[in-house]
Amino acid sequence: MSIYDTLNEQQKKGVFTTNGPVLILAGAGSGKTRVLTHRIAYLIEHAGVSPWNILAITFTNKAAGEMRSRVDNLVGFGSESIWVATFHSTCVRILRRYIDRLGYDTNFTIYDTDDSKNVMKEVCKKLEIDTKSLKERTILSAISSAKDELISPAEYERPAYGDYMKQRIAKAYVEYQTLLKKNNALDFDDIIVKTVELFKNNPDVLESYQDRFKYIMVDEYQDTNTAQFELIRLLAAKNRNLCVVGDDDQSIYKFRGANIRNILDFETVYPEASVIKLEQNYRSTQNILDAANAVIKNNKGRKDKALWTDAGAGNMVHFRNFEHAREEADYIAGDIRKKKRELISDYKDCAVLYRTNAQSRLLEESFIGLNIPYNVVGGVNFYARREIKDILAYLKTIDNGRDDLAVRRIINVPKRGIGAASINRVQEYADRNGISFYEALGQTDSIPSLAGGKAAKKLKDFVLMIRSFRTKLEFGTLEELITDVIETTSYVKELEAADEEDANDRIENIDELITKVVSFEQEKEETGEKATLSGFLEEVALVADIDGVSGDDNKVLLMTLHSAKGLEFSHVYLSGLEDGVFPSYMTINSDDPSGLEEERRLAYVGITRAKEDLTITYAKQRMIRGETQYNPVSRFVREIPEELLDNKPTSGYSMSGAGNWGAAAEYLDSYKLNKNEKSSGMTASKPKAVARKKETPSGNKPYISRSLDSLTKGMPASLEAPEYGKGDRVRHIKFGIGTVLNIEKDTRDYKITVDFDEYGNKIMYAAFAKLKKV
DNA sequence: CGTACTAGTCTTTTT
DNA sequence: GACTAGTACG
Repeated sequence: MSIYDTLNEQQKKGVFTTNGPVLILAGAGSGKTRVLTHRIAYLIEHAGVSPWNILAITFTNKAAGEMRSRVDNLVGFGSESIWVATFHSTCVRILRRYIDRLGYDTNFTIYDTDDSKNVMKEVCKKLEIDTKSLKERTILSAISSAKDELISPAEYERPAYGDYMKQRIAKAYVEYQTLLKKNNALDFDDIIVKTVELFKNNPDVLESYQDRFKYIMVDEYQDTNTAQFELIRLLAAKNRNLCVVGDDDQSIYKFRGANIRNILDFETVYPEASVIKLEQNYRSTQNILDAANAVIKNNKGRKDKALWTDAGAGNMVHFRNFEHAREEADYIAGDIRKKKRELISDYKDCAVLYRTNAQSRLLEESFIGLNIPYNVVGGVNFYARREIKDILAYLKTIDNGRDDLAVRRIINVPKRGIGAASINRVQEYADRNGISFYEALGQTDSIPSLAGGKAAKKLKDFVLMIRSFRTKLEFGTLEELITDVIETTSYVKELEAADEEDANDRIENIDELITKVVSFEQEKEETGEKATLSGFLEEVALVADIDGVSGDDNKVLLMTLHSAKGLEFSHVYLSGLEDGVFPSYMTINSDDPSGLEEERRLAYVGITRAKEDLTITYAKQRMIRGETQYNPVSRFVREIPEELLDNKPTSGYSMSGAGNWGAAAEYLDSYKLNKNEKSSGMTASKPKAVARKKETPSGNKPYISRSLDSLTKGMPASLEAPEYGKGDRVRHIKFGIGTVLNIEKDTRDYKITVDFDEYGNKIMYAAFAKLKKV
């Protein structure tokens, strides 16, 4: 009995068709990862292919990691030489070797969206673009779309002739790229674009990779954009052993440039391609599949597919109506608790999906209320937090002094008395001499307006500090470096002293960052690689929200429908099924029906996540961005045959029950195209909002979209009286021994003033100072 | 130079 | 409702 015996006929065909282009159309839950991993095993063990010659590309690190471990289990020997990676990390690895051919340094930095926005701000200032009428984000997304389509600044400029707006964007595009290059930085899109550029301009480099990657596999092919398509096309051009796996019905990243034509036209580009359809679903019950099929069949221009299953009909799809989104959240939390109590399911078998991240808030409140453990995937990215970005900016500065953005971010963080005036003088000097900001910092003596002054001394100190960090980096570990940065800059100390409400959270985040550095080093040590600073920064830049999720914790998962793609759960809750929320307001009002089709595919993805039990919920009334909206039941629910549902949706658009004019008026308002016309009467006034914020004790504040494991950690600050009193000698983990000068009861905690023997007076909160009486 | 407050914006989805 | 950038002030 071989490992291939458990595959069905179609899956076998996918595994055994090893040569030439192969398109595998894999419906939801049809075992595509199994096919991919078995195919890799087959290539190595039966087709005589060296693991070294295999490339498998995915979209997320999580998917890559899963594929890697599943292949490890199948293949006895040599699986570590298979290149399994995401598009972005693959390209970064190639660029780290060859990007000097494009005039960048190989230790380039990767900019996230935040960084890009800061660059664009500079661009706009320089080009005197009025950011009121043309927003940075608008320009950036235009540039991003251009890059997705491999349109260079020069190419963008040509057809822009005559269109003033486009001309401005074209100018900004040129300037933006110049600035990025000056900073030796790439944005997300550049990572792909520059690799394609590298291959096109350097046939020798391309050929070396073509010879290496004789067999290429691409997962989630329906989500590739034109740049990614081109990258793959180039790599596969010589050997043409390209196997792509995807499902056009699950293409949900058009907004990110995904081109559904890549999968629909595969056979046109590769006429000799074998096409294999996987239609047997191993995940869901028939009722769930029927619901999914009923929804998706309303889309036009899709490849014909008919999913079927051996599993029985199963439960009916549950549908629940609610007056208010709060009731919806309470119901979901309560239902999960009930299932847990009745041993129908455990927490980790349940997932709650929603269209927008903001919807997680109410759900979190309900989960906290019922003491149900949960994780929120996504929301505010861990690496986007201020304190994390600050520390990373130090590391970036140490790694790549040409990254002006990073240097300027931290030059006065924590405060060291370097103000805007000094910074501007340095910048002017740098611009005039065509050098980087950091380089200019080392030449303060040549800057007349600064030389000899107080500021010059501070700037010099900064440069000296960075230099000493660099020495540290040469001789020590990354862990030593990061702790040294935090110590030397007194970053954590300043946070503690700043007496901010969320200082505790921030310090925890920094600790978590240190943990990540440590585990990065351990990981590298295990694989025998060198743990470089660039390597760490790169890994950090390329993580996706979903990457950190593991099924190990027994917690309910809350996430957007987008994040849920590729996952499966026994019990799935699809919340907020309202026209205006899902499908979103934007797509309903658009003339272009393709947006609505994409939303429908998203609904299809959501429904097919469920293995045995699917609950769909609707709330008539919901607060969105501070405004109450009244929405009808989602059209997607109405596309599901009523006999599959255990409750009938309230009929269409009727407003039964909402018998008041204000509500009706607002309902209409929410359908107006121009948001600015909305009545102001219903909107909460600003002062009120501020006042409320102050009343709310921080301890009761729901923990919103925080990094995954910090969610469960001690939320309210302890209000127990400290074990020490005035005059006692105490020990602090960082500041050592000191004398307590004062203890003051604050609204939420005890404020302790300590005179440390070595560090002097510090004011800190008892809850996180963790002082010990000595 | 640093702060405290205000006004405006926002998100639909993310590598 | 939450966040942020910008500004007026000390």
